[in-house]
Amino acid sequence: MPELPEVETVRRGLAPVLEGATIRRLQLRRPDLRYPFPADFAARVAGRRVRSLSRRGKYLLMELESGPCVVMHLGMSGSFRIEMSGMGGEKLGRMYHETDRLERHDHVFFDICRDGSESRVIYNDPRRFGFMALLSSNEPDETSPVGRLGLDPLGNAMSADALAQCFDGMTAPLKSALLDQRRIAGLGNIYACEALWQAGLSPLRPAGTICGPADRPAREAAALAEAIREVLQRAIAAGGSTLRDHRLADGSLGYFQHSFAVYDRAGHACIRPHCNGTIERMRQAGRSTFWCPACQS
DNA sequence: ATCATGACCTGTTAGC
DNA sequence: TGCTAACAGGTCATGA
Repeated sequence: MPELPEVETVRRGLAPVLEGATIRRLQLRRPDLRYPFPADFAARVAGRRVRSLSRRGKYLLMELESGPCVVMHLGMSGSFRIEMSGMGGEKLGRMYHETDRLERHDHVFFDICRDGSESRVIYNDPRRFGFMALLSSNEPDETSPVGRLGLDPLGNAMSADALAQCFDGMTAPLKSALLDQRRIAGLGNIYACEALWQAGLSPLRPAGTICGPADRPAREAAALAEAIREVLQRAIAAGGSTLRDHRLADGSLGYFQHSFAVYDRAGHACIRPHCNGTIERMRQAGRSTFWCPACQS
């Protein structure tokens, strides 16, 4: 599911429920996801209040009052849903059983209480590529992946110069460069393809070639920086892209998939005005790249 | 160091 | 209908 816009959509859905809530109990239904859960995970989280839910790249950070920060990554197939305690079972006029609404691949339950009402935030992840970790608040931790994340593509720091600098000297193709979270934090396969199309740049171009030299100043870096920002903002506004299971907190679907220019559109006509090209699919670093060879160079 | 590849795990879909 | 292969939104360890 989740690249930056989907993770941001998840964050916006969970924040009103989690922020200010107390985590009464944390239940793990298996010992690991992609990695083992942290030692004493449940004990270190239970009883604490959530100060904030923020995002860095594709990571969610749940900061606890006088406690550690819970770092969460959704991998390929992770999702959260919120369930109010009580409802279902009471409606049916019988006792509510915990197992009633258990779904396949539910791995973590956060039982929370906020303003006197109880609810449960459930993490579900069929492929288990997601993970959760704890970050002690005192150490910034340059050794963790979160600490090594690159440019925030929506922040002010994301300028043509910054982009040119972080791609300078790279011989790897632009597409791979955009997927490197240590350079830019948040793009995945879909939005990397979309941003390159929007900027009119070939995914095959060695990344370092958009930075100069003198004859071609940072014009292309500026176009790419703008395209990245623009495509991510439009996707967030649409609630992300729903290919299989991404949902907003209220259960509705993201709809940015209807706005794809290239992703999963191989064989279709390029939609750029005055371009007669056809979208193609190729393999780069083991992943599908969709692009228009006619207008991306 | 930089880059490409395969591995991780489950589910869905296209093709025979 | 059933089987198989290929593919999927991400990241990491490996080896060239």
